[in-house]
Amino acid sequence: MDKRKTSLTEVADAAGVSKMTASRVLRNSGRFSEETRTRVLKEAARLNYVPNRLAAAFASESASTLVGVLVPRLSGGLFGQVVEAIDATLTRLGYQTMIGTFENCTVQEEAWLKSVLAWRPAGLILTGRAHSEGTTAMLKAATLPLVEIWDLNTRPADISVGINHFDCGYEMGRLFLSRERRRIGYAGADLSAPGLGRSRLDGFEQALRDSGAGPVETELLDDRPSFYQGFYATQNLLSRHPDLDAIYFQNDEMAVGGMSYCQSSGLGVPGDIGIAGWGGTDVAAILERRLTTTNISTRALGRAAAEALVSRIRDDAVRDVIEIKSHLIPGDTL
Amino acid sequence: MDKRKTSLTEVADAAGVSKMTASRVLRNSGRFSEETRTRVLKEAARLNYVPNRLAAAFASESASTLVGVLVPRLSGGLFGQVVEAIDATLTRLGYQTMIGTFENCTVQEEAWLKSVLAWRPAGLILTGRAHSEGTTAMLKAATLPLVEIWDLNTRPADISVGINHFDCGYEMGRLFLSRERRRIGYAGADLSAPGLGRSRLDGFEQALRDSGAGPVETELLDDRPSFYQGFYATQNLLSRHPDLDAIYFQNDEMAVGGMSYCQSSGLGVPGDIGIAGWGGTDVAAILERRLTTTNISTRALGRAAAEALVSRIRDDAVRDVIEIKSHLIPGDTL
DNA sequence: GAAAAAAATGTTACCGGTAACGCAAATCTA
DNA sequence: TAGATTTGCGTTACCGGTAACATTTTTTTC
Repeated sequence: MDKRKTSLTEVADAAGVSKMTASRVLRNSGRFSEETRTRVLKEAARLNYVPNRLAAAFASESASTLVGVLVPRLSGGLFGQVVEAIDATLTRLGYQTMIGTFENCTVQEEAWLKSVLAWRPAGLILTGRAHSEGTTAMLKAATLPLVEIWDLNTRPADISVGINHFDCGYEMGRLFLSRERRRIGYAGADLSAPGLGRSRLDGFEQALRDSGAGPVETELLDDRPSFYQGFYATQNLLSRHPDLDAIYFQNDEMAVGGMSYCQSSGLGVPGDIGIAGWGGTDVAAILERRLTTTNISTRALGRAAAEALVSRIRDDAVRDVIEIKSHLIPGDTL
Repeated sequence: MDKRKTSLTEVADAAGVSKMTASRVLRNSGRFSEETRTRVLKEAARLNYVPNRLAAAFASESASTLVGVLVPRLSGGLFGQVVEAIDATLTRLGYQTMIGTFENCTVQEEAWLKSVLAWRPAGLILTGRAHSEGTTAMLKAATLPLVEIWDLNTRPADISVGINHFDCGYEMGRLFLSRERRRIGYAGADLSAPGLGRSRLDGFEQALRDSGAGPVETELLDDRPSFYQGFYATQNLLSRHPDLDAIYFQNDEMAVGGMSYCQSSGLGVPGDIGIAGWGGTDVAAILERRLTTTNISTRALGRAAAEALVSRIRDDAVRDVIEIKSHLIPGDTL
C-alpha cells in the first residue's frame, strides 16, 4: 500500500487548476473565483487532503504555524494549567505548540531554545524575563514574536503577559500588618531563577518596611516549591526563630506543608501562628480552614498570552504589557 | 540585518567540501575522512550553524526527529509527571516532542492526531488503547511507530507501556477484604474514556466476588477526578448508602476529598469508614495518617515509553509489552 | 605494479509547498 | 468604446536539506 499522502498537486489536478490556485484557495488568500473555490475544496475533501505543514513552513517562514512554549515544569504548581490554556487557545487559532520545560535552569532554557528555533517557529512563549546571554542573543538574532509570561514586565522585550508579583506581595504584607502580625517569616524554594517569586518577596518586605515593621526572616530551599519543602522550611524557620507569629509561603503547596508542620508540632493556626500562601490551588481545599492566599487566574493568563502572541504574529495591534489581575483571599489562616 | 541563518551550503563552502559531504559529517552517517570531519565541524561551530529541521524532515520522512505525545491533561493528576519524563528522555535521545491534551475526548484526540500528522512525526505516544474509528484509520494509514501508555495492553497495536490496572484493583480488593470491609463503595470520575480507570474497578470487583463479598456501590461523576469530585462523590455515596464501611477512590486526589468529607461529617477514618486511593501523589502527604493507596512510578513509565518508542523508530529490538510495576501502600486509612 | 575493492567525495534530482511575477479576461472609467 | 484597472489563474524559481547514484581517490590484493 502506498503510504504517501495526497499532495496539493493531486488536489489541483483533480480540480483542474494549477497547484498555485489550489494553494490559494486552501489558504484562503484571495485571488480566486467562488466557483473555483468550491471545486478545489470539494476535491480536497474527497481526497482527504492533509496539508504538509512541514513543506509549507519550509517554503515560507511566514507560513509556520508552530509556537514554542517554555515553562519551568508541567507537574505540580500552576504551570500545567497555564500551558493547557495556552495550548487550547493556540489550537483554536490554528497553531501547533511545541512545549518544553526548563526547571528554571538557564542551560536547559538555552538548549531548548536552540532546538526549537531549528523548527523555525512563528513565535515563542517563554516564562520569566531573565534569560542567559546566549538566550538573549538567539532571541535577538531570530527576531521572533515573543511573549514573556508569568512575571509582568513593564518594559518587555516584545510582549509581557503576567502578574504583578510585587503588588501581590505588597498587598499580602498589608494584610499581615492588619492582622497584627509582627514577627514574620517567608518560606520559598526554587528561587534560582530571579524574578520568579522573588519580586513577591520584595513587595512583601516593602509593605512591612513602609509601616516600620521588622525584617522578614527568610528560608529559601533549593528545590521545587512543594508540600515537603513547605514542611521543612517551616521546621527550619521555627527552629531558628521560635517566636515567629506568621509565615508567608511562596505558594499554596508550601503553605499546606507548613500548616501540616504546625499541626504536627501542636501550633494552632491562626491562633499561635498565621499562614498565607500564593496561587490558589485545589490543594488548599483540603484544609479545614480556608487558606489565606492570592488567587491567580491561570487560564486567563494562558489565554491572554496565546492571543497576544497570535495578534503579534498576524501583525494586529496588541498591547505589549498585559496584566493579569490577582485576587487576595483573606481566608481564615492568618 | 540579515535574519537568515547560516545554511549547510555556507558551512560546506567554508570547509571546502560539497554540501552533501557536510551533511554526512553533521549527521555522522559515515563515508568521510577524519580530516574532513574536523574541518566541517569546526566551520559549523564557527558559523554557529543550526540545522533546519524543517528542511531535513521535509526532504526525508526518515529524518524527522519529531514525536507527538498525547495525554488527557497536564494539570493535576499524574500525567504532568509522565509527560515530563517522556520529554526529558526524548530530548536526551535527540527528539523533539509535540505535546497535546485531549481530555479523554475522542473528538479532540482525532483533531490533534490530524494536525500532528501534518508535521510527519517519527513516532507517537498516545494514552489509552481505545480510539475512535477515525483515529484508528489514520494510525493505520500512517503506519508510524506507536506507543500506547498508561493502560497495559497485552495485544498492543504496536507497543504498550503501562500499568496493570486490573491487578491494582484486585490487590486492593484483597486488602479491603483482609481489613474486614464488607459494605464497599467505589468513587470515580472521568470514566468516559473506557480503559482509563475502568479496569481497576473491574479488578477490584473481581477480588470481592472471588471471596463472595457483596456488590460494590459505585458513584461515577462526569468530570475530572479531583479533590472536589471526591468530596461530592463521597457525599452522594453515603447519602444513598449510609452503612458503607469503606470506599475505594479512582485516585488520591479524590480520596483526600473523600477524607475531607468524612472529617466534616464526623466520620472517623479508618474507624468508621476505610478509605483508599490510587496513584500516590504528594497531596496525600497532607493527611495525618498515611493514605492507603497504590504507588505508580510515573517517571519510570514515561521514560520506558520514550525509550521504547525510540528503539522502534531506530528499528532496534524492543519488547512490545512493557509493564510498569505498581506498589500497594497499605497505609493507615483502611 | 596492475587490477579489484573500498573509501571519500561530488552531482543531480527531488521533497511539497509558497512568493513573485506575468498575462489574459472581465470589469470599470471617462 | 478605448484605455485603465481589477480579477483570476498560471509559470517559474526557490526554500535547505537528503537519497540515489556517479565519480574520483586511496588502499588492498595477488
